[in-house]
Amino acid sequence: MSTLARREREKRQRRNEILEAAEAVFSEKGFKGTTMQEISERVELSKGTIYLYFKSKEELYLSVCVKGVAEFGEDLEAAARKAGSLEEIIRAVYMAYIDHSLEKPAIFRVLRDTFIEQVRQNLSPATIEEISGIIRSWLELESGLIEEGIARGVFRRDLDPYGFSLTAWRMSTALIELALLKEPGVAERGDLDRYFEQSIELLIRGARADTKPAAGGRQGKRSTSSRP
Amino acid sequence: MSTLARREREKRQRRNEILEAAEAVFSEKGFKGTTMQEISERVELSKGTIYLYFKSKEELYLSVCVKGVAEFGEDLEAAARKAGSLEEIIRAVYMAYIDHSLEKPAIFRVLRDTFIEQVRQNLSPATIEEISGIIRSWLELESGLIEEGIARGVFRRDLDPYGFSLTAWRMSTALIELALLKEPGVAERGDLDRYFEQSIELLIRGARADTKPAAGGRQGKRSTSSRP
Amino acid sequence: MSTLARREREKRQRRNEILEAAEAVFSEKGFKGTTMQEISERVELSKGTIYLYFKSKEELYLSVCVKGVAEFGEDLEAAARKAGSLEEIIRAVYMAYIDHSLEKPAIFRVLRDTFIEQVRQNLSPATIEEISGIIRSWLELESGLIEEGIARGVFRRDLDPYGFSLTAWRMSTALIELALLKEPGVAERGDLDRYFEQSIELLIRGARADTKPAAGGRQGKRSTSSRP
Amino acid sequence: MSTLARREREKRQRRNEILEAAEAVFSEKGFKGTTMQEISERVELSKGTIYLYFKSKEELYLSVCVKGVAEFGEDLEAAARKAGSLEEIIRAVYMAYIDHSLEKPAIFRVLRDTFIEQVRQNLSPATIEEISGIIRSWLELESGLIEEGIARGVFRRDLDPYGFSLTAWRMSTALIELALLKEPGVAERGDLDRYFEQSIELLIRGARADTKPAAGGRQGKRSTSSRP
DNA sequence: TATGAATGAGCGTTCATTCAT
DNA sequence: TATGAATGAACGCTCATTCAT
Repeated sequence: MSTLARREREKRQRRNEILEAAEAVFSEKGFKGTTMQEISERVELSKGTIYLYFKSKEELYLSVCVKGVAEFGEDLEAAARKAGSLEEIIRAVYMAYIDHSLEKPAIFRVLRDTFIEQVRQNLSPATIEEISGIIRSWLELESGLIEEGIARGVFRRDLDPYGFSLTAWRMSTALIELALLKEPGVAERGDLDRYFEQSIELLIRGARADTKPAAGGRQGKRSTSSRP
Repeated sequence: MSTLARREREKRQRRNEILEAAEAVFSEKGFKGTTMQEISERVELSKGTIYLYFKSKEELYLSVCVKGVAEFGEDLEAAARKAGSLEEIIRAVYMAYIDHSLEKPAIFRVLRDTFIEQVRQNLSPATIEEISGIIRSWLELESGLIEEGIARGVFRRDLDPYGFSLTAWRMSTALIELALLKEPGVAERGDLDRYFEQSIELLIRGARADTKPAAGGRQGKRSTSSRP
Repeated sequence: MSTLARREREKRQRRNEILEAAEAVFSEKGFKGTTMQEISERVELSKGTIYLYFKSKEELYLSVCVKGVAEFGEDLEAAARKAGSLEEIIRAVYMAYIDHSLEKPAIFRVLRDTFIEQVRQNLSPATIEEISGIIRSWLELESGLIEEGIARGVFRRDLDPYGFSLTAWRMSTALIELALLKEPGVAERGDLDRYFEQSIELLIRGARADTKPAAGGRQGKRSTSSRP
Repeated sequence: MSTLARREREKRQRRNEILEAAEAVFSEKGFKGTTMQEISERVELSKGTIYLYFKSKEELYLSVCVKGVAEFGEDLEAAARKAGSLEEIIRAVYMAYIDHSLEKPAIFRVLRDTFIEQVRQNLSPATIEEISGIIRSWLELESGLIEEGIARGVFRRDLDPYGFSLTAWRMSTALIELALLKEPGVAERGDLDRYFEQSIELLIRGARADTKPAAGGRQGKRSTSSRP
């Protein structure tokens, strides 16, 4: 019995070791650029052994994502449970996303890749849907905060809550991307810290109930579905 | 004489046809995911023929970059020269970026790739610097508009103009990325159109002089330079 | 334990099988003319498998060289240790060279290639020097025999011992080359056997102390260093 | 009419220019290593044009050989017609072969390649037979001199005249090969000059009627036809 | 006659995956 | 369970040859 338990434990541990090695390599080289050989060398296991735990390169990639998303989730939920005003909570969640990403760039990169078409082509729809579902649930979590803000009259009535969350997520993602470059090229490393703060400030201020509409708005002239 | 001229013209045309096919495939599959075979099938030429015009896959990729970036720049500058209020111009530039990207996703992706560490490995430092320089000049162009807005009292005095431009650029980039996915997964295609509009609206409103600071701001606790 | 040993043995064996197949094909077709495909078909392994044992076509070729040269040397030294008169020993070494070459044409060709400018381009200077060194030591070995012959008054005093060895080596090399042609074209196969015997007979007789100088000798009019 | 003549002349000239370029490249790179591209660049004609004059790479190679053989032939025949004793004539022919080879190494190399199995495989039997035929006729020419020597009692009765010529040809070929190396490795450049002289001296002395048989001769134990 | 664009078979090499041990 | 040898399809690229102009 305890033997079985130990076996089980060891098995899970092995699995985890593989996941960590894979995370590192996928993050560095991308999906296509990563070879099972390199992962296997990093965990010091044979290629064949990896296939005992994951039935394909893709499944391994998916598992890395799922693991990463789970780690992220705890941080974000903790931030959302913090005491404070609504705006403080929103900001805290946003900052938690940035902090976690900067601390674990490998996970950030792997998750980000999942939203790049080129990488997606190597993934099955099921994989994509699984990851998308988790991200969606985060966005809905934050969406709920915005809705509460609208209900309390803090935010504009015409604000799209889900759209706000999505925008905040994408904005931070793209800024983090820049911060993770060895040679940002378009911004100083130090400036980026301020930009993180300023960017969420912009969004929150812009969502406030007391702002006036921007001039010269377009009315849906363009459509994303017009793409070939 | 005219024969030579026509030959020259046809040669250039062929080269262009190859570039267009390559642009399409690189955009869909990325550098690693693209095969010379697929490009050749798309132009309906043999693989060998492509090598008459470009001496390697890498050179072909770089040529796609160079061609696209120039086109892009023209669109943005045209938008910046439009008549209208400052806010209208800022919005116009922003929308030009989005429109061009949705129409020429290949070029968009090439530009975006320049800011993804993994993909940089396929690019020469010279190319990276060239593209970074162009992006930087775009950001400075828009920065100038913001500064003018601050001077006129339209925007907050504590707003960082370059940071604003950078944020707007990164935000739109990440949203476009989402819009270019075959299966966005986290948003409906139609909703994204509204999000584009809402996102720039948020930034512009947030930049206004008459907004109050958001509550609970952090003071530089975090630092991007703490990364390994 | 014995499992490991057997594995190791089998691995070495595989490696050897590949080397033998490669030796055969390189010998027949030369470096450029040989394809990994053909080698793989000969060992009845896939192309990929070969790359598990040798990391490139070049490394495979060099491994063939190193293996063969050692075997060759043993034969020659054995011949030099045989009992008999000086002339008999010289003849034995000469014949050992021919016999070994005809039996292992691949190795012969590898050695010969080392002295063909065009083929040298595929070899590293280190490899060339290594093989040259081995040949040189063979020539010095035989040179010693000649010197002894001169000392004993069997051979002419004005004979250059190293030159004699070199001449014998080159002469046999070029005759073997002819014998290895599928279609000699300039000689019958059976005749070549006699020519081998006659050629060494000519050299030995020509070296004897009791011959008179040939008439009409030239005095260094020509110079090999006049080449561009 | 004179127009036709000029055309004919120009055509022949073009053909010759191509042959010269091909000779140079074949000599440097060997048959397989030579590309039609490189030849065409050397003559400053298009690849297509070469195919107007020669219907394949092989035919071009053959033509280079035939041209080379013809050039050689004149020198050799001139040497054979010289006044002097039989031995002097034999030596003169031998030296003419060496001198010509050192002066025109390109031709020497191309001809030599034709007697290397690896190169032969790329040639049709007809090509090989054509070249072999010419070489054979040279050997028969010299053979005649030897027979005359035997008849006059200068050379041994048991000497095989054709074998002697063949041996002399192969011996000189292999020594020239060494002299043409950038880094002979096994002999000093200056020494080779003496070796040329000594080598033919050895053969001629060895052929003399007044020498005694070498001790320890083998009796056809080995056979070149035992090869696979 | 001369061109050079175009071809396509074939090259050396890589790598996700399988399977006997 | 763990291995690592083996596979074979696919990759980027080359080059002798053809053919419309």
